[in-house]
Amino acid sequence: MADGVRARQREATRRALLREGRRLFALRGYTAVGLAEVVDAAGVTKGALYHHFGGKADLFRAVLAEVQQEVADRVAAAADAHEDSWTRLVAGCQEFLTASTAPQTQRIMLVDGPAVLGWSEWRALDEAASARHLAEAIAALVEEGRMAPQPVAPLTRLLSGAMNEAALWLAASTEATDLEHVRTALVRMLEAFRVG
Amino acid sequence: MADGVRARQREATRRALLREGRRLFALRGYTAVGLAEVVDAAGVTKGALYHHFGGKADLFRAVLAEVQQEVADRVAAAADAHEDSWTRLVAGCQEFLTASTAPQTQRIMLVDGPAVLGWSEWRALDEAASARHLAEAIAALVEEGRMAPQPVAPLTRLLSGAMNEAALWLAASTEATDLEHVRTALVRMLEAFRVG
DNA sequence: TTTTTCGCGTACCTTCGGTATGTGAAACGA
DNA sequence: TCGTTTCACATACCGAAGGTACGCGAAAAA
Repeated sequence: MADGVRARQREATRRALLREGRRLFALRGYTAVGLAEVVDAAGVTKGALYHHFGGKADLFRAVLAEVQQEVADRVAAAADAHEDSWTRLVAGCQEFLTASTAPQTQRIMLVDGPAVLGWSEWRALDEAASARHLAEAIAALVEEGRMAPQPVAPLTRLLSGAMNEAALWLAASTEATDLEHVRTALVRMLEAFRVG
Repeated sequence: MADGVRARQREATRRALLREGRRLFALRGYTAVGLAEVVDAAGVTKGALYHHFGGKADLFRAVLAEVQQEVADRVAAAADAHEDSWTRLVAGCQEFLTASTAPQTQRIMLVDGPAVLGWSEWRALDEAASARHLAEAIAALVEEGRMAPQPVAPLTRLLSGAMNEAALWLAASTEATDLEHVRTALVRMLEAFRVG
């Protein structure tokens, strides 16, 4: 998929920018990181960056999409390890919790994402990546009659927000037991909507 | 509390900066608003701004504190209208939901806040203002034996995050029934922790 | 009335995102 | 093989925005 010296070099540059951008954005936040830093770390110049991306915000958008995809993949994998719809939901939620607690993904996904791109665009990306899985899992349970019939969107948002904030809190927490407490409370929340 | 021409003028300037800063930050977001705009709207110059505040971020901090205080006051008032601890919790949550759905407060409190000040400082301010009420309400219920004994902090974070995200979603939503659906789902979540 | 304080305006500096343009090597056609 | 075109990227430059140093004039203090 990368034949020719040119195409290969192009991809290498693009990936270097994405990698260093991601590393720096995660480490120090979007506004604190200058483009000069990113291109230096990637071993190129601003010309290369603007050749590959529309600007600083666009580079961030690409980084965010990458991070969200990784989290979504982990969540999907965790859910797919189970057959039962309810177990899939719980497993997916717990995996999301741990995946988005990692400091390399957290600031990009949960803090800078909405501020840089605006909440609505952030939400669209979030929906396309991980929140969609959550909505599908809930819809499946409602379909099966194992969850009370109700609009899926409001519940999805409540749970998504709860997990996002909990992940932020867990990352800043020092108590090792906090994760277990959050998991317990989260499962109890989910149980509230279980029927049958 | 403002005797002397000087002290009165000082307060007037400070309030003008806060007012215009808040208006513009809420309208177009922190990064999109320049200091020149704020000081022009307030009828002063940058010299005045830097005399009263440490910089752009510090002005934002003051604005955020003001917004959070207003929301906290509304929540506290809604809760205090009731005697029963459980009703107080539910009323406070619902008031928080509507108060933080208002576009004038939302972007500052929920989107730019964490990004500009960093999540931990944002969380400290949030805790001092409204999340504290939530934690106290939950603690009271646990004390009374009407809620399952459990660590208060994890549950507080889950609920706080759920409401924040729901408020963001509601503000962008067009369906009038969405608010009712969120309220229903939220109450059901709360009920999950009720005992007795 | 003299002196001091201080709230704030003015001018300037630096940094940073963004753009316009140049360049050299790879791809391509004859 | 050789001229031509393409294109990935570098260089140089620009405007705007946050921040700072300094001065002024009126109110407060002595």
